[in-house]
Amino acid sequence: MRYAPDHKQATRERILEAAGRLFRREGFGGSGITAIMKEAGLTHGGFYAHFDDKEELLAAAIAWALSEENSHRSVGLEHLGGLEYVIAVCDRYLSLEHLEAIENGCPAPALMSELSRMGHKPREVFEEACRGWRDEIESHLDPDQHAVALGLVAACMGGLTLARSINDTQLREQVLASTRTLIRQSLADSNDRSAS
Amino acid sequence: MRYAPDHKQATRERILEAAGRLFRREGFGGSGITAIMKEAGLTHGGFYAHFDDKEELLAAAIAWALSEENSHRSVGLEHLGGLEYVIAVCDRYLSLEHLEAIENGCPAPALMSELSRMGHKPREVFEEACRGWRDEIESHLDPDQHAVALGLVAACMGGLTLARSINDTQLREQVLASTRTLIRQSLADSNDRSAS
DNA sequence: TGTACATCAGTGAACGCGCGTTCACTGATGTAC
DNA sequence: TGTACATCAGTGAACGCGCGTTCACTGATGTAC
Repeated sequence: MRYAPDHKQATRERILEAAGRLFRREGFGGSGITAIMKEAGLTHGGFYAHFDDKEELLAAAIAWALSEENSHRSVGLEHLGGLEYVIAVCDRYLSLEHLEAIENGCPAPALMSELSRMGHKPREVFEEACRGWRDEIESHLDPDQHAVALGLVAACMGGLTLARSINDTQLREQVLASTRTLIRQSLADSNDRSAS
Repeated sequence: MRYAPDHKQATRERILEAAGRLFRREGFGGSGITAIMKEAGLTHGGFYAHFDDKEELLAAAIAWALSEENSHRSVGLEHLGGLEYVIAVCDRYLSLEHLEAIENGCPAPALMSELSRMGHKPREVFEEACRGWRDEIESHLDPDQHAVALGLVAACMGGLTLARSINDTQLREQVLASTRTLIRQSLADSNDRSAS
C-alpha cells in the first residue's frame, strides 16, 4: 500500500458528506457530480475511483446521512422516559430549527418524492432506516401503542416536508404546530386507554 | 378570430393534463418539455405559444391537478357527517388504491420535495390548495378539533409519500395502516374530550 | 541515508446526449367581398 | 357560392449548456535495495 491506508476512505467520506449536504439542498437530480466533487474540494474525474455511478453514491449518501440523523435525533433527550421521550423527539423533528436546517437536518423530507422514482438500492437503504426509526420509537412505547409508530414517522416527515413547501411563514409554523398537536392527541388517547 | 375561439384553450388544457400526469410519474425535473408535449400529442416548439417557461407550466399544472384532486377526494362520501366524513376522506387518501394511482392521485406526494426548492409561484399555488383542504376539513370538525386539521393534511401526505418510498409491499401497507390508526386515535381523543 | 522505482488517488480534456428555449416556417381555419 | 387573403396554432431545425461518464495523464507517496 503506497498511501496511508485510510486516506482514500477519508476522501470517500468527504464526498459522502458533500453529497449529503447537496442532495438535501438541491435534490438528487439537482446535484451534479461536478458540483458534489467541488463541494468536497475535488475535481469531477476522481468520482469514479470511489463509486460506480451516481445512484450508488445516492444510496451510500442516504445511508450516511440517515445514520448521522439517527444519532443526532435524540441527543439530550435520553433522560426522558417512554411517552415523554417520543413526544420530545417528534417535537424536535417538527421544530422551526429543523425546518430551517435543510442541509443538516433529516434527509427524508428533501428526498422522499425522488426516492419513490429511484432504483431498488437507495429505497432499500431508506426502508432499513425507517424500520430502525420505528423500532426505536416502539421501544419507548407500551405494546398497545406500537401500531402508531410508523404513523408517527410518516406524520413527522409529512409535517416538515409540507411546511417547507409553502411560502407563508405563519402557515408554516401552523403546519408544524398542528402536526405536533395531532401526535400529542394520538398518543394521549392510547395513554388514557392503557391507563383506564 | 380565425380559429374556433376555444380551440387554443382546449389545447392548453391538454398540455396541462399531460404535464400533470408526467410530473406525478417522473417529477418536475424528470419531465422534459419534449416529453410533455409528446404526451399531449404535439411537438415541443408549440409549447411557448401557451406558457412563458417551464416554471409557469408547473404552477398551472399544479393548480389544475390540485383542483381535480380536490373535486375527486370526497366523491361518494358526502352523506357522511362530521368526524366520520373526515376519517373516510383520510382513509381513502391512505388507501392501497391511492398508493398505486400515482398518475391520477394527489400530486402533493410526488412533488412536495421538489416544491420546497421551487420558485415563489408554484409554492403559492400549492399553499392556496392546502388552505382549501384545511378549511374543508375544519368545516366538518368541531371547533376544538380545528387545531389538528393541518396536521391531518400533513399526516396523509407523509403517510402516502413514505409508503411509496420503500420497496417492501408489506411495510408499505403497514405505513398506511399505522398512519390511519394515528389519525383515528387523534380524532377519537378530541371526540371523547368534547363528549365528556 | 540516498536513489530509483511502482503505485494509484486525483486531474482535466473530451465524449455523446438531452435539456430549455428560439425562430423562421407551414398550412388549416375562418373572413371579406 | 367562390375565391383571395390574413391569422396564428403548431412544426421542426438549431442554439448553447450542463449532464454523467471515460480515459490518458500526473505527481505525491511509500518501498526496495
